[in-house]
Amino acid sequence: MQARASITDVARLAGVSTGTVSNVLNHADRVRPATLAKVTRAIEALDYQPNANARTLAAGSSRLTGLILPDLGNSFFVDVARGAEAAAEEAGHVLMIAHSDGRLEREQRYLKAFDEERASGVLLGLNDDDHFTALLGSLGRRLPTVSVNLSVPSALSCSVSADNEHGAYLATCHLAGLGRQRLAFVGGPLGLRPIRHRAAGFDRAVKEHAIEHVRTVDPAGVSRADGWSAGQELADDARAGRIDGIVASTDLLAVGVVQALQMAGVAIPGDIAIVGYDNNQATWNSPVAITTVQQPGEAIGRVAMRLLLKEIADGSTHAHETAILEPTLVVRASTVG
Amino acid sequence: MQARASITDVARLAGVSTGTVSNVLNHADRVRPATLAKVTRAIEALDYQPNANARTLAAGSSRLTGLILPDLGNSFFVDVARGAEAAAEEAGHVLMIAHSDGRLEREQRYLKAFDEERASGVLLGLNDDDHFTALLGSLGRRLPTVSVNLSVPSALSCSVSADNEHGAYLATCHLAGLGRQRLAFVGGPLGLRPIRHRAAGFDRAVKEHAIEHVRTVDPAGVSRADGWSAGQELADDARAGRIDGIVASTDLLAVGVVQALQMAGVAIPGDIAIVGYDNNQATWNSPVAITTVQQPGEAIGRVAMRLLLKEIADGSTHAHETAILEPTLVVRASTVG
DNA sequence: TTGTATGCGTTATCAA
DNA sequence: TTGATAACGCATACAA
Repeated sequence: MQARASITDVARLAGVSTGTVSNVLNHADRVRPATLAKVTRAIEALDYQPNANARTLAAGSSRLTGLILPDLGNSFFVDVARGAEAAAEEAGHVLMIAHSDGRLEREQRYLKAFDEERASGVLLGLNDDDHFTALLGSLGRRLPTVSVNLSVPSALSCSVSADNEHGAYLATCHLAGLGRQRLAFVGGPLGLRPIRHRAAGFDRAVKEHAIEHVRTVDPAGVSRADGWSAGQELADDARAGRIDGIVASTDLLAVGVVQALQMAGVAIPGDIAIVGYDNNQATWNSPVAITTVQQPGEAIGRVAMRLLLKEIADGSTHAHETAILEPTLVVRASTVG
Repeated sequence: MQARASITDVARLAGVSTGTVSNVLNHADRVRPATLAKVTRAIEALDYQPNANARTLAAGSSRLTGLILPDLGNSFFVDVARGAEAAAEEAGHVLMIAHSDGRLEREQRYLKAFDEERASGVLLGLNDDDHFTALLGSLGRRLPTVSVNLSVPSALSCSVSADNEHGAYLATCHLAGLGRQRLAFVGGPLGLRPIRHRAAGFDRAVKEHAIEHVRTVDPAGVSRADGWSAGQELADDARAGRIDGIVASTDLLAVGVVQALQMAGVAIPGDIAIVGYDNNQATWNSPVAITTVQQPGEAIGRVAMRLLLKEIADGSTHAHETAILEPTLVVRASTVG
């Protein structure tokens, strides 16, 4: 806990001015090799660590970048973090993550923290449209921000998200391609926009392939328990052969459905083929491996960080962009035995 | 992207000095209600956000606290983050998380970043003793640090970790209590200290209960695939009744073992009762729910943050502390059918 | 190529 | 209770 050396200490020990030390730190080319060596030696002798606060204050810009995430337990967001971190590192920026737990109050708290630290920008991971609206006011158009996961009007902000409509479309086409003709859709809360988009993709594929949308089950949540009850609702139709395929709007729902149906004597994928959504690690040990839609989490993080860095570089001339990335289908045993 | 208002702007608009504005920000009691109202109004009119960099520079202390984690995909570390965050929030500190991916180079990078930001302290989550040694030099005793997950000599640093020996002891006693007499231990790389401790706890319980330690299987890693091959190795003994219980050093190993044994016609828990370790979410969908040892992740995070804040407050009078928290047993179907 | 001086936005000390 | 002013550590014109 010795006192920290400052740039002045380094300058004194090296026998140069503070300006020169600053130059070896930021513009090594502007300084003669001999003095550079002298200064470098002093820096090491004193174990000097530049003060980022002073630097940010004087330079008016920072290398700190933030990422606010709603759910670290969701491997999708962890992927986003990986991608964002990689892109930040390439650009010489430092990424720090804050965990909001999906609570508006914490999102505000951390947004404010990054703002007060004068971070160069922040990636905002939200699950709920309303939160974006609420935060819009409190970030008052000064801190460059990119919305990840939620697509927002480009008049308001950059955003990067996955094409949920297309993902569900892919999943449904997959079933159609396997000859399934009578499908059910197991939704989640249609209040969540991503879920609505998935339902829309399902509908489009059903129409395009001229197959039958037998019924929709709309559980209260997206957990395995919700899937379990949805599966019980569907058991009769399944046994009677009135449906032969299911698209579930999340993997957890799919797992629950599978368990309920197997309990009811339905063979998977023999009688019923089923597709989930998210490629959630939490389902990797399901008795029947679930075919699913993989969100491009890492790509989302990467692209979002690039957009953010661009916005930072552009300054006031910046025009917001919206990127929507395509998910991919991961085929497993729940559709092809 | 309008220019940000500074404390000077606020002072001018309110018709007071910057010192007074600073007082309403930090010592509201020292200022007359009337002027407080005036200043508050000015702050809101200008949408003023204090500059944390300037504050840290002038005050010589910060409210920023860091947490470096090796694996966001591991629910244990996510729990640690939750606990640390809660304790930080209670103390009015802000927690920012950096993801090192277990790579020393990144651990160094982020440690340096927190140091340069003059964070008040950092929680260092490591998996490998060698990394701690390597980092010890580069953090040079200035930035208050608490090691989470890895217990280190209290001469070097505070640390908070789980009692791995006791956890495995609990697991083994559980089997003994169920009447199991002939146990096998499925280890992992004994190069990792936590694994060695788990093996030691197993041994102690075996001796205490005077039951038999039939054999140890020592796979190369801790993945499910490693468990699978371990299970195959054990299949003959299991079928022949030469063993009736297994303690695995991780849940993933346990899942693999279960799958291999079931494949070989062994009934679980009828023929073999098996306990895992970690309460890993990734195994929640195992065909047989795995009895496991739950690490007190959230408590570790909480305690670690409290120790850190104490160290910060203590200053140079600080003496490092070592906390070792007790895990708990979570009983599931793999031991009690 | 290097040194000097000024300012970045705050806090804290000391007078008033 | 408030105001003036000197740090805090650094970057950056500008001068030499």
